[in-house]
Amino acid sequence: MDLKLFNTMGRELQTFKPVQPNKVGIYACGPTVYNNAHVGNLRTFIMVDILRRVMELAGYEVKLVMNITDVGHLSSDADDGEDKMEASAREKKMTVWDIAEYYTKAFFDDTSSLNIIKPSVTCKATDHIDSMINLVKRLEEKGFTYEAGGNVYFDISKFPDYGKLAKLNLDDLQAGSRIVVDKYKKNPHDFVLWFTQSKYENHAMLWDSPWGKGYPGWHIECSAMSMEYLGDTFDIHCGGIDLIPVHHTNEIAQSEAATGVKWVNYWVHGEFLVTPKGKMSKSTGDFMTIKGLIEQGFDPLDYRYFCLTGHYSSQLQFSLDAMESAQNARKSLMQKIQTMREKTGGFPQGFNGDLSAHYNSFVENAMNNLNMPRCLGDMWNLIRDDSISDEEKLYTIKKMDAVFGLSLDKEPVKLDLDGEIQKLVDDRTTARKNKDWARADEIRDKLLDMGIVLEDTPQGVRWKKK
RNA sequence: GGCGCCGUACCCAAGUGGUAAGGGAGAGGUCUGCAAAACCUUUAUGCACCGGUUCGAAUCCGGUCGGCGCCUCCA
Repeated sequence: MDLKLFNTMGRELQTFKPVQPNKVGIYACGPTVYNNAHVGNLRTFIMVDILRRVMELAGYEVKLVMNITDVGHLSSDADDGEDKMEASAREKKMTVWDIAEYYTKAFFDDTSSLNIIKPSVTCKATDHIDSMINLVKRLEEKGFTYEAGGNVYFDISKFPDYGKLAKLNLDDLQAGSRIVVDKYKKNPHDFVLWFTQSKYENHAMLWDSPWGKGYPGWHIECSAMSMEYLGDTFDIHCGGIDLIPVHHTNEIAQSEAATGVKWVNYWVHGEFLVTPKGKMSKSTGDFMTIKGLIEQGFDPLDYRYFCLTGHYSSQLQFSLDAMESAQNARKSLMQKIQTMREKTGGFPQGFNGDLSAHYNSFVENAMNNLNMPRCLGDMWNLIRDDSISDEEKLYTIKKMDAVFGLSLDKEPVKLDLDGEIQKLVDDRTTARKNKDWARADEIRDKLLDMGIVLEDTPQGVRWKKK
């Protein structure tokens, strides 16, 4: 079956054709590690994770490369503002290097709590400065650059297709409508490849280069590292939708100018997580983190489930109500699975015969531009279908979960009831046998206060944490 | 000013020409000593509004209203 993806380049649904048979190379723009990621950032990484899992479902061997932006990026324009990482470091009295490491770890803690599979290659920008310098040199040799005011700029007038991805119409853009244009630029859309001039003093991250001591421009790391690990032309580049007009546009220009060949075949962009006030962002203070969700009583996987209920290419409305709805749905899902595995003795190792139409529909929907909301619907329809045995359901669910990544086969946490609680449960069972309902209900209420919920099933009493 | 997206039930959300997936919440019921859980049933003659194209439109076209994003680093 063909896998179809919406390619931002061309803005249409296209059948995926790999550069190399049965293999797929994916580059994902990773985090800038100067702060905790918020759940909006994380939505994009869940999307990338779904993409790689669907690729695996389709039988491809996946090589996923993700960068860690640990070189400080400016908080505003080139001639203004300070390094985000330095600002953060000063606040926390740590060196920039410490803080990068700290937030890199925090990022991977978040992603692993969301069941996001680690990329095949994770590359730090600061480990690849030489590659970036070499790339800038190549651009310089080919005449795509100029030096001004101490910095090396990319000259977009030398690259005819500039802005194609974003469908930019350079004449109509109000350059500088919100910021002051760098006076050294020949064209407002030219961008810096290498900085030696920085407005702020004592920049902590500096490297020697042919143009002087300095640091790389914002976009060069992704071009340098993606080509280093995936080759001059690779299959898929993904990231958030906000990266289209500037970051990815500039990456394409510098990459293709350097190699002279097409750089990326498919561009996949994830839409924003939004709140009633607009997009979730750190700068407005209107954001939520994984830690925050946990404090609100959610499991990170509730958030993953929530993300799967919306299509990656559409904005998704974040709210605590929506989170609660996802939490309830996931709880109920786990409960149904638990009931089935208790009845059948667990997930079967294999299954003889063809799987139901629900599974076929699931695969079709996954292959159709990663339509997870539909896939989730397929799973619910499967669970509800009386004509299918519990064994087949469990087997199918496990296969589906390879894409969902919801740990649906996870054993529920067995509570170690301490002696006192166990005694209460036993007392209640005795009371019920003697039809002493008042006593039984009294014990049930007491346990509820202790956070233990009881369920009476034909197989006996079952308990779980509230 | 330019580019782009969106408006589907109480809430979240699929569906982009063939007669409205799924989940949550609510309601009714079965079961149960009662609860809980589970299971069943139920909730949009209509998809912002007004026109048009079509045998047929939530889906295509034009317009109106409303919301949002980008043009600055941003997932």
